[in-house]
Amino acid sequence: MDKALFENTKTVKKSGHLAIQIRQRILSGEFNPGDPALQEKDIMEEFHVSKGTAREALKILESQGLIDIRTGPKGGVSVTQVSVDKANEMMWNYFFRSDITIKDIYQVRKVLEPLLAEIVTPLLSRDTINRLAVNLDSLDCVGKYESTAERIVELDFHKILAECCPNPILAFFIQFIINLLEKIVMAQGIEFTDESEKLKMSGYNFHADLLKSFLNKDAVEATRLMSEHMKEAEAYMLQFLNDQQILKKE
Amino acid sequence: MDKALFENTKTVKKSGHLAIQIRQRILSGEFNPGDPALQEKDIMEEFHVSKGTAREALKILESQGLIDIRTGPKGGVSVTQVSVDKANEMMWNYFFRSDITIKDIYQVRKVLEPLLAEIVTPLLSRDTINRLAVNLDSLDCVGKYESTAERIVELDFHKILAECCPNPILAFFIQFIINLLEKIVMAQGIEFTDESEKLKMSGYNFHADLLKSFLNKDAVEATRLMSEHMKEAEAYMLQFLNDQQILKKE
DNA sequence: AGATATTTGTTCGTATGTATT
DNA sequence: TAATACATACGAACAAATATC
Repeated sequence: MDKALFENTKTVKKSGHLAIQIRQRILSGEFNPGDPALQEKDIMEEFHVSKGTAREALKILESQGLIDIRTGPKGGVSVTQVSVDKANEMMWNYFFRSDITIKDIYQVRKVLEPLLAEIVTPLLSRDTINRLAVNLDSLDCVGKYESTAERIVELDFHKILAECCPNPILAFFIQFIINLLEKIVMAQGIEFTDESEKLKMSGYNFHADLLKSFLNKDAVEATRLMSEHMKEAEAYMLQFLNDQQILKKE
Repeated sequence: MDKALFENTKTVKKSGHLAIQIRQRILSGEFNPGDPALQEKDIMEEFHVSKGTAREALKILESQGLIDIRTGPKGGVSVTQVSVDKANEMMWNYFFRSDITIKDIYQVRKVLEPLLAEIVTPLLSRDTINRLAVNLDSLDCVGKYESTAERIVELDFHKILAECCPNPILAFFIQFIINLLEKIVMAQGIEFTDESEKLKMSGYNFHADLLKSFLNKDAVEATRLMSEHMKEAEAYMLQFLNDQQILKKE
């Protein structure tokens, strides 16, 4: 018989079971962010478990971003909204062994970013457009030999758009992909070359044109521009990273 | 001053810090699935922490699907690959408070499923095509008054395709969306009506045509069919669920 | 600003449960 | 079956953090 590597009969132990029970109650809407904090003691009494067991369960939920634990008076366990960062962290647990290539990323990004542009164009507030304009300026200002920083600023432009997306799924998917690209850029760095200069100008010009189409509320044009932008971005990234460049480590 | 709701200065406690350290080492590739198991005792000694602290950290990593803990001789801590189910569970922690509508889901699904069809058409093995054919048969056989079961079987067709996708990101995104749809179908149920009969036939016919285009390795046709399929599927789902139908509870 | 009360954080000893040999 | 090796759970004591007065 093989090692039980793929067995599914895992008997959930007490602390794990407790974590599952509490998670269910959180998911069912019984507790909400802002509610008065529960306490370790309450959990121990309600579920008839020892302090250690209760703590293990709570630490599990805390690590998943579902609750917040504070010491001191008025402290205890309070339910929180899971943050995008935490969700991305959990996703990376799943993906970090995968051989993700630039092509994989852009295969998806090329369809999602244009869709995002189309959706948000009529929705962008004056304030958001200002933020995009500020971002465009700082992209221009970043020191010429700071290619990595330039890429991060450029990705921020797309993050701002994602934050305005009323479709939670699309918003998260795009944020996740941007997060991946940030990991790549931070890990590998982008050396300064003639090509990276072209990359910068291409990105800058597209962002400038996108901004105009946002101002004009021209969703069709924004979609088209974003589509072109993604194609060029992929081409430039492939030059630097030789495709087959694979994501490893954090 | 507001409540420190958005503070980021959260001091990570010992057990949490230990979990982060061990996670880093797992992500860096130091440990791999199949390696001999570590033991609680090893962790305690290496990091100079007590049993309780070590256990909290290990329970955290176990709950995230990164490790497996077994009792008994040869037991201990072994590193595992995070499962799709676990990743979906973590995603649901993030999304369960969001107001996700059918339109949100299909806005994304309408661009991703056709892309998937295009990618996998040249890659489908004889074996996979057989599995799809079997699925098509069982869709036909499911009892006429089992509309919910029908939807689950139909979604399985798309799951099989996703499993063949060499792009890990696209594969996961689609599996996640299918998982959401399963939650909806299971939670709300789909009553049997004349409309649900149409839904069934529409789905069946599209799956049958898709199968043909897969056999012919006709990626263009498969893409087109999938695109049409998604439009109809959305329309039918909207009839049942009145749009604005929102996902709540597990 | 400092003392205090409250609540979580960490440790240890012990006993029990469980899987392998 | 018994012995062994490992995790699991409990309880009590003490340490650290923090809100409030």
